[in-house]
Amino acid sequence: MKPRVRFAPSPTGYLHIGGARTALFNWLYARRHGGTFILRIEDTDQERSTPESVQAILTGLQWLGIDWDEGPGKEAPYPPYFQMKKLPRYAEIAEQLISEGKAYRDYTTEEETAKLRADFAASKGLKDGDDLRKAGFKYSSPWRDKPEKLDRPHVVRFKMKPTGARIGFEDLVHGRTEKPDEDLDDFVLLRSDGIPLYNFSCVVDDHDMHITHVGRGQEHINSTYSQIALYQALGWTPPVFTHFPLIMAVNKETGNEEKMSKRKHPEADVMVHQKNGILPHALLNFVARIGWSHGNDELFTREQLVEYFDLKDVGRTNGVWNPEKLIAVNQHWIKNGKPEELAAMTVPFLASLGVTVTNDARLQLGVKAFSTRAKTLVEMAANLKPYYVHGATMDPSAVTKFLDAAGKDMVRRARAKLEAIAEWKAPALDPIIDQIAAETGAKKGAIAQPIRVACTGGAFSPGIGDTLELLGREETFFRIDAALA
RNA sequence: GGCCCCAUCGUCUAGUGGUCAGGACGUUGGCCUUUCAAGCCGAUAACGCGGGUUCGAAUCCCGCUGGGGUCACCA
Repeated sequence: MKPRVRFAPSPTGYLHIGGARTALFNWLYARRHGGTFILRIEDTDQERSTPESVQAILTGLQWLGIDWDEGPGKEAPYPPYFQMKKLPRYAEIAEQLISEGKAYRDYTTEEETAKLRADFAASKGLKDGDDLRKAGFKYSSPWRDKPEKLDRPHVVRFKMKPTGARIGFEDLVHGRTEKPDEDLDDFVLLRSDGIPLYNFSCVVDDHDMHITHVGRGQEHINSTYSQIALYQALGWTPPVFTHFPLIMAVNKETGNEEKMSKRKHPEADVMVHQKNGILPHALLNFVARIGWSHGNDELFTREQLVEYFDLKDVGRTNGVWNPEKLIAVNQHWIKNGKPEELAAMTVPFLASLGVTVTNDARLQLGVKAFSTRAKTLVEMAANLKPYYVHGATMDPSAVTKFLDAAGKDMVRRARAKLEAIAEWKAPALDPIIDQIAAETGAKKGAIAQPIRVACTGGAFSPGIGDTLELLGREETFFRIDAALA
């Protein structure tokens, strides 16, 4: 049977790095096995869900190249893919559970619940900031065994019936995972406004959508037990679960490692990496390696990722976000990328620097020349900009060091030779250094550096041939003459 | 605090009873060189602790310690 997997984000903000990796692992698994990747929007949190967030998530996935077979824009064959659009379905299942005595209506108001907590706190002599959970507070509804149907607001709770046995599941990476079913409580299925809660809608949807494998972060292990209880009550076969290790980040305030969060870690936002000039594939490659491995391999093309990925190779230990390594991976893919693709991605970065360019041969020469000199597209654009403006900005210390009398003499010699160059291409331009070296006996550095400074204003640039070709004949002479003047 | 998950270099990881414990990032020494990069060669650094099982444990079991997660009318 072909696997059917899903990514089910809640649209309460931008696409998170952890979410992106969850999506990636599921997507890879589907692609690897010829299965189906489903995108489902869990928008039942009315407080925090926004249409903008839905769009942000779609945009993020698209930027990463993670496409879905079913979901927003492709609402078949098990619609809808937005949970708020299938409220009647959840109500139907809830009703069924109530009629079977597996769930009950709880008319306790939020005020009453608050009072219960307050009374408990008082009886334990707790202070204001104390955590009731640590003191052992456990909610027990007075309505659990009262089947009356009142015309009053109520939540629907699942009726846990502990047997003293252990409840659990076979996790693909953790193996048998279980706990005593007495530890489970009567969790809420439907809020008083009829909107379902995660543990409920998730189970209903995974069942309705024929999901075969659920892969999600380890923070969901504890909710999985409750979901298993639901599957049992409903008589449904649960999917195969896989819980991925978490992506951690260092909390700069405390110095501790903790689950990467939107609030404390700006890099948790997938799109800030786009802004920072990270290639989408580099981010994918890097993120895939947190919690997953394929022997000693580090660098993967998209095709290799699909070819090699398997859930059984997912690890168990949490991984810490390592920005230096992301940069290294990014640098690798810039270095090994196709010039036309890199150029296309660089255009907007140049635009934001006020440089309007098209993806032409010249730009491609430029990104190629700087591909070993830029770690990000931001650096790439910054490196390229000076070649697209008229005249060079001179670095005083470089001028002092290389454009002295001897240096200028070298530049004059170069200028003379340049005059004779018919085809303004790097292979034709580069040899002038050797020629001048042969004529003067000077070291190449003493020749190339003055030329470099005259043409770029600074002491760093690609090889002289590439540099001059990039500049163009006219601009080269303009800058040389300006430097010699 | 209850429960759950986890434990190899600073970080990401390979390892599945017998390896000099390997790779990558980082740091670092050198080579190359037309600057800066890149590239190449080398160095650096780990099996948390204590018990078992075994001829033999990073690998299996138990305990401890440590880290993380989770305990909502959030997901």
